[in-house]
Amino acid sequence: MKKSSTTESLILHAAERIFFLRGFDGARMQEIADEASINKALLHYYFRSKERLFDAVFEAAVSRLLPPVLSVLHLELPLREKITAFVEAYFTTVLENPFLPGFIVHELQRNPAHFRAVIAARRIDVLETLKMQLHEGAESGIWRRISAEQFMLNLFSLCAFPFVARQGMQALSGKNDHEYLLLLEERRTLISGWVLDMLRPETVNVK
Amino acid sequence: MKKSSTTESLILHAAERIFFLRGFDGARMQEIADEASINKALLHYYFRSKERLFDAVFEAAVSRLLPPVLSVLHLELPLREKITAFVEAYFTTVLENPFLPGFIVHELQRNPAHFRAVIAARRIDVLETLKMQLHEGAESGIWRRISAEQFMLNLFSLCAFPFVARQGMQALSGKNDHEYLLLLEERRTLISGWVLDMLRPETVNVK
DNA sequence: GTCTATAAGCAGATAGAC
DNA sequence: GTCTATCTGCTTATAGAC
Repeated sequence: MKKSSTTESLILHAAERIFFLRGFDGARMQEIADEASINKALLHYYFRSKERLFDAVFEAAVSRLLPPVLSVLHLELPLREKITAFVEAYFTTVLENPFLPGFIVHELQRNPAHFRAVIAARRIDVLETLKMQLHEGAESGIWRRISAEQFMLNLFSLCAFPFVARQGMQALSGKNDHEYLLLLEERRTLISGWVLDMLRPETVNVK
Repeated sequence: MKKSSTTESLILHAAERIFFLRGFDGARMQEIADEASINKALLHYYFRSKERLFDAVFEAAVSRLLPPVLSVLHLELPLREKITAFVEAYFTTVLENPFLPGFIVHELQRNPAHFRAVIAARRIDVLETLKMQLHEGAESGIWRRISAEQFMLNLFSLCAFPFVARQGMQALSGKNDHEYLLLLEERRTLISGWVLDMLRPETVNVK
């Protein structure tokens, strides 16, 4: 019992590292077994098939990212603080699992239905609260009018893309791993300001 | 001669569709052959191996995206127009090849050296010109001080992420393909404004 | 150049001993 | 529960006819 539970999570963690790195198609059961220091047969004993093992990893991955990050969007918070909270939650989670965004993004492409199913099962509705809040802010003239969808895209893009396309951005900027991490830490403190800049009314337009 | 050239490009286009959709590991030579309405043997006759065929596709993909998009960053243009030109170039190119960004991003992860090699071969330096321009703008007080790296990340993120994570964003927003395309067209007109907002000096801070 | 047929190797999955 | 050994099918790649 105890033994089985630890082996199961041992496998899960090994599978996670491999799947995160290589995706479903690129991963080999043998490599996962090696990573867990066991043999292939045990993988099948615990998870029956590669697909089921992957599903378990994907489910765990989504569970690790979405709840902490999306839940803040529903909090009773002024927009300004909500944005900061979101960015903080995102960077905290993702800096601990740098391959998570790329992994999810790739699976999004490989099997769109998979993610949809997970979202549907969790009854996630990110936009509902945001829509109201943005609408109110626009009515009272505090914030510029913007659709919740575009706002969400902006927020997600600024946070996620630097992780998703990390290798490309490092290649273009010539930064090594350490320097790029510093860049990311800097972003963490800057993004919420930028997002608010985009929301500022255009009244005092330059020129 | 003529025959071989058309077959070669027939294969290349078929391979592109399949590789774009499934990535290197997920693609099957058989499926590419079917897509081109030929047989597997011909693929090897023309490209010798799956890997070489993929390289050809990747090279072509990078060639289609980077030059038109990055070249505008070197033009002798005021920052304001440069940003608009970049966004226009990006959306024009990518709306014609919607899977291009996801394909490149995935390959970035699968084989980082591959992209580095392509960049190095082309002697691409995006930041050089930008650095100067941003520095000047900051000195003269027109624009806020920001590193060229963060600026590039912002611009790229806002443009690329909506394509890269399209399936996820559609799932979260509940938009269908058509509605999402409209959203993208709207972004095309909005992004440069947002990027400029992020550059506005903070002097007239709200509250 | 293009095809059919086949080789060679590998990956996922199972059988069965311990 | 964990292992070794093995099966089965698929995938890339080649041989060779036309």
